[in-house]
Amino acid sequence: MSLVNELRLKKPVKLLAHEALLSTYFTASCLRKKAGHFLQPFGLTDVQFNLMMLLQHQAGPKGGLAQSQLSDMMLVNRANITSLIDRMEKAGLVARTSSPSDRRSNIIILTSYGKELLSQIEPLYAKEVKRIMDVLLEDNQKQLIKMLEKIRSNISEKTEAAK
Amino acid sequence: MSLVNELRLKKPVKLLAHEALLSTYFTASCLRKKAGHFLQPFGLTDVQFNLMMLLQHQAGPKGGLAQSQLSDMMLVNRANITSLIDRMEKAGLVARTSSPSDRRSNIIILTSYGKELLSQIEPLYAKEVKRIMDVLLEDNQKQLIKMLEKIRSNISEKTEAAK
DNA sequence: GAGCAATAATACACATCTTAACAAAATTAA
DNA sequence: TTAATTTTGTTAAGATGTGTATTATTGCTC
Repeated sequence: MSLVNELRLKKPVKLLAHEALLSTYFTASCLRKKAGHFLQPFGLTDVQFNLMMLLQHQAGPKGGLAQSQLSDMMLVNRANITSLIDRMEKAGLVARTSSPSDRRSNIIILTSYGKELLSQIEPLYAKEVKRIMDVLLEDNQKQLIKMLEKIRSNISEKTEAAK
Repeated sequence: MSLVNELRLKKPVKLLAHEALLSTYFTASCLRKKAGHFLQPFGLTDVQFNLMMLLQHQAGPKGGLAQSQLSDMMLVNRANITSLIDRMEKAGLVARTSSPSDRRSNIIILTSYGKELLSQIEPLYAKEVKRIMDVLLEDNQKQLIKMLEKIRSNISEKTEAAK
């Protein structure tokens, strides 16, 4: 079903470039909603899950990532990370630890509960991601990634950090 | 620049399907930020602009769309439209009018100020959308649209209305 | 070393989004 | 027609996002 039908539009989108933009936008929206519903039974939001995935897979050998690193990796404002970590700390998923090298910096780590929960969810999540995206052949997935990369390269404000 | 570099990840994403998903997600995020910055000088957010575009191009001959139609077309919850219209009404961009056929329903119309503002912005916006998306050839844009459509078709919770 | 610019986190105000619960009106079913 | 169901919009609570201002610390420059 086409975008126009899915959104119940009465008239087609006039500009092809605009339709491509809207498609990207609404597909991301659908994927986020799907992720949200998938994660709801585990008491997590998609943003919280993504943050935990970063801590699990992107942290250094000593473990943990600074809030500023997390904001870079999630393309969100630093102010946002503060309240996100507040909520996740309250939920016992992560903990703030102090950095030995920089007293301004908080190093965020997964708690043992956070690790345990993530290890339960991750295989199921990976399976579902594969199910959804494997409607495209591997080559098509690579092509999609390349096309989206081209689009991003053509936008000036790519990252929060680029300010 | 690849996603991994843009997000300053230290390690590659393991699963291709996951990278494709993250690419879609973050590209949409970049596009929204770009739209936000583009619209800021006009005092509009991207969501408000999209709503105005719907009123301009999707409304029937008598003009206007019900809040429920707007929520379908924007893939957002109805509760969201209420506060969105509240703010836009306060800003003088749109107005609530009553439906002759259904006393529950509000028909939203653009004010003359809203129309005037939109007519100023729209050509500039279209030009910028074209500039960004035309990094892809027309055929590639069509292909992108098709691939994203396939992905959406593979997700169950596509729309708010599908509940 | 002193002063100044950059960085890390936080606080605040506000826009957007979700779910859930509700009231009013319309529609369907019995 | 009455009763049950659905639809439309609102409200409230909470999560996520933005920009701006502030504080504490760090790093750079003279």
